[in-house]
Amino acid sequence: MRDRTTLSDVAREAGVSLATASRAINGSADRSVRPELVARVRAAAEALHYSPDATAQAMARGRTTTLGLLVHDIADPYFSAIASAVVRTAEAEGLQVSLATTQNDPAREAALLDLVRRQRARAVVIAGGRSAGADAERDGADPASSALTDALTALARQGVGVAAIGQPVPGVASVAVDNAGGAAALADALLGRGYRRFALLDGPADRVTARDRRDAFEAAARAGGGDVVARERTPFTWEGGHEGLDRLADAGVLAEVDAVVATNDVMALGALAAARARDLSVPGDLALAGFGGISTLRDVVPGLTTVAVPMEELGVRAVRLALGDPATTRDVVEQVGCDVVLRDSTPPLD
Amino acid sequence: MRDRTTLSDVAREAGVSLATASRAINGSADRSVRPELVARVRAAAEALHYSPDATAQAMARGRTTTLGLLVHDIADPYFSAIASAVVRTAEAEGLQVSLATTQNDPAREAALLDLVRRQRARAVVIAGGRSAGADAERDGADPASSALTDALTALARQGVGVAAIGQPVPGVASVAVDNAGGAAALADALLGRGYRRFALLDGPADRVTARDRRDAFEAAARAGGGDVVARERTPFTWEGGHEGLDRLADAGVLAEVDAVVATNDVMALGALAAARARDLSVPGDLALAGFGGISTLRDVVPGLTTVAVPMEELGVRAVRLALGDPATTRDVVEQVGCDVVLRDSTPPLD
DNA sequence: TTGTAGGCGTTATCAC
DNA sequence: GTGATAACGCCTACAA
Repeated sequence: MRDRTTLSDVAREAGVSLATASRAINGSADRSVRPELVARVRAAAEALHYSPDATAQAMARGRTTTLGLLVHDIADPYFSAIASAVVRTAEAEGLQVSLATTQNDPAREAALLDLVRRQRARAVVIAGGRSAGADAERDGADPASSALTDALTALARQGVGVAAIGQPVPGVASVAVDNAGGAAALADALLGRGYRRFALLDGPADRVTARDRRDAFEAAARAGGGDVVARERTPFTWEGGHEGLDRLADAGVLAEVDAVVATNDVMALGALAAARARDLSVPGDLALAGFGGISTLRDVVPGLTTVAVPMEELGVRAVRLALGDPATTRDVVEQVGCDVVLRDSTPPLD
Repeated sequence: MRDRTTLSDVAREAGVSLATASRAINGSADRSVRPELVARVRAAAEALHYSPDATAQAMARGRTTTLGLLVHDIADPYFSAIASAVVRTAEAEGLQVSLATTQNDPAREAALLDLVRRQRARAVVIAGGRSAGADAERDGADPASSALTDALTALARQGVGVAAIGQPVPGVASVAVDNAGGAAALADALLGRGYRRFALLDGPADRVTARDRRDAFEAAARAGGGDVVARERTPFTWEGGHEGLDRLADAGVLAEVDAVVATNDVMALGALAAARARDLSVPGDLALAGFGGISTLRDVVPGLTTVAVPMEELGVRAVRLALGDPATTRDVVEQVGCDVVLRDSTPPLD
C-alpha cells in the first residue's frame, strides 16, 4: 500500500526529465530551472504526495544530516538538559539527532561510536561518563590515549565532526567543565562560611569528573586550613549518595564533620534523603553541598549549595564545535566556568 | 583523508566477488559462504578498517533501522523518563532513535513528522503534547480527525510503524494513560481523607491531558460530595503552577479550599515553590497534590501526593506497538493504569 | 558455494 | 535551460 512515489514519477507526471525534477525540487546551487517548469514539477510532486528519500539523497550527495549524541543516561537531569540544548542547536543547523545511551559502559560506548561511523554521521557529540580506566592501566605511560580517545580521533580523521562534553578528550574538540576550579571555589566558599572539616561523597575511582572535583576540593580545603576527614566512594548516582551518607553515619564520623560534600547533585540529593530517613536535619545536623546545578534543585528544601554548570551552554558549544572546521577546531578545548551557588544547606557557621 | 573503503575494496583484497564479501560480512539469511572465505573476507575488512555504510545498506534493503521519537521537551522529567525507555527498547531491537522535540508547537510537530517520512523511518513514537485545537475548531463535527491524526495515519499507510503515547490517536496504535481513571481515583482518595473543597491548577484549555484529568477529577469530586471551588488555567509547566498558586492566593480563595490539585507534577512543584515563597506551609496551610509520579518527587518535602504513571512501561509498550504487525496493532489502544500515591502533602484531615 | 548483474532513489557531470 | 547517464555503496535474485 506504500505509495512509493519516486522523483521519476514526479518527473514523468510533470513531463520533464529526472534531472530537471531534481533541480526544481531541491533548488540546488545551479538554480537554472524555468519558473514555469518549477511550478509544474512542484504541482506534480504535490499531487503525487511525493516525499524525497533522505536515504537516497544522503547517498547521492555523499553526506548525511545526522548528528550522533551519546549520553550516559537520558533520564538524568544533567544529561537531559544537555541533550535538550544539543537537539535544539542541531535542529537549527538542519541536522537530525540520533540519540544513544552509553549506560556508563565502555563496551557500549565503543559499539555506539562504531554505529555512528556506520551511519556516516556528520558529527557526534559525546557527553559524560569519561572513565580513566584505560589510562590508569597504562600507569600514565601514555595518558593521552585510551580506547575512547582512539575511537574519537579515528572518527575525526574520517571527517566526522567530533566534540566531547565534560572532560576534554586529547586531540578532540572539547568543551570542558572547569571541575577543578569549581570545586576549589566551593571549598573556599565553604571555608569562608566557617566550615573546616569535610566528608566527601566521592564517585567511582575511575570516574574522571569525580576525581577532578574530589582532588581539587581536597587540595583547596587543605590549602585554606581545612581538611577532608572522611570519604565514601559509591556509584555516581542518587542511590550512591544515599548509600554514602549511610556509611558515614554508620561509621559515626558525621559528628566530627562540619559539612558533607557530594561530587554531584544527584548524589547530594540521595544523601539528603538518607539524612532525612535518619532524622538528621540539614543543615541542623549536617551541612550539605552538591555539584552541577541541575534544575531539580529548585524543588528541594533546604536550598542545596552547589556549583552551577551551564548545561545549555555545554550543549550549544559542543554542537558548534562539532560542526566547525576540523582544521581549526581540532584540539580546541573550550573551558566553561561554573559558579558556586551558596544556599541554605550550608549556612554561615559563625 | 577519509578512508572510504568500500565493500568492493574488501572483496578485491580478499580475492572474492562483491557478492561473497557482502554475504560474508552481514551473514544474511542465505548463509552459504565457506568458513574459510568468511575468515578471509573478515580479515580483509579488518585490515582495511572497513565499515559498512548504513545508508547504502538501507537503500539497498529498502528499509532503514531508524525509529523517530517525538517528545515535547526532552528536559522535562516526564518525557525524559519515557525517552529513556524508548531508547533502551529500540536499541534492543537494533534500531537507532532519531530524537526531535516538538516544543509543543503543532507546526513543528507537522514538520517533524514530515521529516520522519523523508527519513523513511521504520517506526515513530510520539509522546505527549496532544492539543485538541484542531478538533475544537470543527466543533466536534469530526473529532476523530485532526492534522496530527491525519499525518500519523498517513505515515502508517506508508508502512511506518506508528504509536502514540498518552492520549490515544484515532486509527493509530496508542498506549493511553488512564488520566480519567487516575484523576477520579485521586479525587476519591482525597475525599476519603476528608477533603471536600478543591482548587484546580489546570493546564491550557486545548491540552487534552489536562482536560481529561480536570474533568474526571471534578466529576468524581462532585459525585463524592466534594466540589471544585476554584480553578486557574496556566501553562502546563513549573512556572505555570507557580503562577496558578499565586493567583489563587491573590484571589484569597485558598482559605476556602481544602486542597490544591495540579494537573501535573511539575505544576505541583511550581505551586509548592510559590507556597513556600509566601510562607504558606504545605500541608499546614494548604494541601497539595500532583499527577505523574516523576522521579524528582523523591527529593521534595513534604512527600507529594500524586498519581503515578508508569513512564517506563509507556515507552516500552509504545515501541513494541510501533514495531508490531500493523494489521493487528492498528487502532489498538493499550490502556495503562496509574496509581494514586498518597503522601504527606495531603494528610488525613480528621 | 560463488559470481554476474540489475536495481534502490538521488545527485551531479556532462553534453546538447 | 534541459536532458541523458554515470556514479553513490550495497543487496540479491538469478545463473553458473
